[in-house]
This record gives sequence, structure tokens and C-alpha cells, in this order.
Amino acid sequence: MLDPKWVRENPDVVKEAGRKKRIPCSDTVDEFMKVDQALRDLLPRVEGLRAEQKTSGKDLGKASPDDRVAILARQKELKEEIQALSNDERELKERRDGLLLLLPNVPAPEVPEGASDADNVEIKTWGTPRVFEFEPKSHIDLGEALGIIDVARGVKVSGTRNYFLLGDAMLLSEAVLRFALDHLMTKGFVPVEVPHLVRDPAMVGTAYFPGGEEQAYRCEKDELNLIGTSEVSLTSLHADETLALEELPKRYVARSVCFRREAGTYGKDTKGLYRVHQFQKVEQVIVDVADDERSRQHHADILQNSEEVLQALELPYRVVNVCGGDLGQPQIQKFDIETWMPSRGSYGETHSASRFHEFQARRLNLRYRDAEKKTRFCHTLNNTVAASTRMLIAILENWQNEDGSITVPPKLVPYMGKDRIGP
RNA sequence: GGAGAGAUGCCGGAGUGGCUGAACGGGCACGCUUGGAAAGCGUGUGUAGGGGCAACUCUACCGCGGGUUCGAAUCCCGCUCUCUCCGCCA
Repeated sequence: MLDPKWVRENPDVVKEAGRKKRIPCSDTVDEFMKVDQALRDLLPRVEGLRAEQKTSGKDLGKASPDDRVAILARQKELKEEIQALSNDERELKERRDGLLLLLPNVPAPEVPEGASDADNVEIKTWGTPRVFEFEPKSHIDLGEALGIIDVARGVKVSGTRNYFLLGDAMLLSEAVLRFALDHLMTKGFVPVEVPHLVRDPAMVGTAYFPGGEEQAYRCEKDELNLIGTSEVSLTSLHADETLALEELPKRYVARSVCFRREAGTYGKDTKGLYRVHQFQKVEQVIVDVADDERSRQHHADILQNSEEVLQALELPYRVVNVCGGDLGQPQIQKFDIETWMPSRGSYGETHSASRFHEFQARRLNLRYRDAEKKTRFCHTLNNTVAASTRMLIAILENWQNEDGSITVPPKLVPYMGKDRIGP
């Protein structure tokens, strides 16, 4: 959420942000300006009447009988006027807050122009895609041949985009996740187990709602939502709190199952584990003071942390600076890491590092007390460390052998207890 | 799931419908005192929004939402949450 005071003074900057992000908001901004102005016109009137009601009410107790009658008559008038105006006030406030939730965060100047992921700008590559001296198989062919990935039965039991991981695939998934978790712990991140079901304020606070309702599984009976990423619970951890300066920055790493409806993606990435309804993910989140320089530093750090995981697993990847049109509503800037996937013949998104400034913190009412004892909204950031199914794709396909077996990346051998999957 | 109790400021804890943004105690901050500290004494100590260069001032907020009333932390209704007991349970 943007600062309403700031929007009031910079409506055109918000409109420009919407244009760059391809999130049309010109009308919303205009509407906001109108409602906001109406509210600001109304407020002094209501408050003046309330003040009068208050003071003359106090006089009533010690007034003479004659005065009482006059005061009472005036109080009755005030009551009605105030009631009418309060209703307007509440309605205007609700409308204004609703509009505010729809406005996009302003992208950083270095966010490239562009309409879709095709316009993302590559800023770095690491490693070289392996040249196979045989015809490489896809993770799904490898996994089914080895009997460790079973999509057909996943579909039988749970419908499309579901799967079973058996034996070494399950263990490999565990190994990657634990390796990722351990790596982040060496960087001082606190490991956290988070709630997978969250209330609406957590979804709204992290800016998945309003707008993302169709992507989330909803347990209507209990008014709870299944998280699509632990970012939701983890960033909400300190919601409605005022943190002390000394305890910042907060660095957390969580592992969770992620649930995604993938509505509107029918026919996209239908084969294999690339796009599924459920997967596991290790995620890093940082909460710190409202300082652009520090946020940028954290952004670089969390990107680096994830790159180190891929480097340790010797998986070629590239980093892209996500363009405006591919950026979500809440982000200031986003770097995606795409890992080489032989079956796609291209890099596939495996990580997404975002910084938000105070956009989420404002919605979450997540604050801290600065050196001058003033309360301010925090800055938040997050990045994937490892998402199980997509990492599985990358490992199986990049580390496959001609006989259909898989060499376990050396760094994972201690976690797997073996250096090879297959015959 | 059944029964009961409760929800007030950083914490504990009072509060008769107007004099309560809220007694009292603790904590914390600053000052005095001291060689230094403790004790003691004094002062201060919420958030958000509006107005003023500023001192300052106005409004809202005592779990949340309604209602009664000229006026509600205080009365009424609904909801949520917490705790205790019973049941069930990985």
C-alpha cells in the first residue's frame, strides 16, 4: 500500500507506475483523488461538530435548569447532524482505503521497460549448459523410467498437476530443501516453521489479495487460505507490531508446502513437474528499517544466497532484471533466477527475489521505532532459496547419464546417502 | 464439540454514564543527589488523522462491529480472541 499523503501529492507518478507495470490505474488514481478530497472537506466539519457536542455536553451537568433546556435542544440537533455526516465519513474512508489497496507500488528507475517476461533483461549468467553426447531425456521420462516420479497416479488421486515422488525422488527433494535451509542458516537466518493456513489479513497484507483470490485455495468453512508461499505467513509474523531498532534486521528462512490453483494456465506447461498445484519451498525473508540503500543491499544479498545454492549444485543459471510488465503490483524491483532445463532447451524460472520497500509493511501494520523514537514502517524483502519440484527438474535433467541414471551432485551426497540414482 | 471466566496504556491493575486519554503500582527515559553506583526525590512516558513556522490545538481510539442516550471504557445485542474444566485427537 502506498502512503495516501504521498499519493495525494504525486498522482501522476502512480499513474506512470501503473503504465510501466501494465496495471492500468489511471481511473483508480482519479477516483482516489476525488474521494480523498471529499473526505478532507468533510472531516473538519464533523470534527467541529463533535468538539461542540463534547464541550457543551460537559457543561450540561453543571448547567442551571434554564440553560439545560437550551443546551439539550442544541445537543439534539448536533446528534442528527453528526450522525448523517459520520455515515458519509465512514463510507468515504472505506472507499478510499479500498482504492488504496489497488494502487501499484512504484518500480525502481532501473526496472526495464517491457510488457512480458520476454522483455526481462539478462544481467548475468553462470555456468555453461552441458553439451550432451547422447539424447538427453526430460525429468519426467527419467523419473518414470526410474519409477520415482508418478504423475499418472497423482492425477488419479488428485487431478491434473498432481504427482507422487517415490523413493529417491522424494529423498532428493528432501536433500535439496535441507541443503538450502542449512546454507541460509550459515548466513544467520533463523529457521521457521510457519502456518500453512492463514487468515485474510495475511493475504491482503502481503498484497496477494485483492486480486489473487483465484490463485489461492480457500477453506471457506473456516475462512482460511492455503499459502502459495511461506512469504505470506513469514512476512506477517510481526504484523501489528512495533519492533525495536536493535532487533533489526530480522532474517528468517522458512520451509513450507506451497499451494497454487494455477487458474487460467490451462494448456501451459502441462507435462511434468514444472507447473504443479503443490510443491515444497525454502524461502528467505528480511524485515529491516526503511532505508533504500539497505534494502538494495539486502536485495543483492538474498540474490547471492540463492545463487550460491545453485553454484554448489553446479547448475547453470542466469539472472534477469524483471521488466515493468512482468512485475507484480507490490514490488519495487524483482530479480528472477532461471536455471537451465535441458528438456525445455532454455532457462526456467526457479527463484524470484523481490523488494517492496514499505508496501507490504504498511498493509501489515509492521513497524519499528527509529533512532528518533518515531514509528516507521519497515522494509520487506524475500527470495526463493529452493523450490522442490523445479530444482528436481534441473538436477535430474542436468545430472543425467546416458543409461538413465542420475549422478547426485557432490554437495547433496551427504544428504542423500548415495552418489547415484538408478541402476 | 460441551460448560464457564475474561478482554483497559510497555506490564500489572482500578474505573459510579458526563470532571477519564484514562486513578494507583511497576517498568522505561531524563534531571537532582553521589567519587561512582544503588536507594531516594522530581519530571516525563500511547497511536493515528487534521490545523499552525512554532509553542500548541482539534478529532478518533479502553478486543471488533452495531445499538440505547443530549453524552458510553462504563448499559444492551452480535462477533472475535484468550484462559480454565470436560470430551475428542496427530
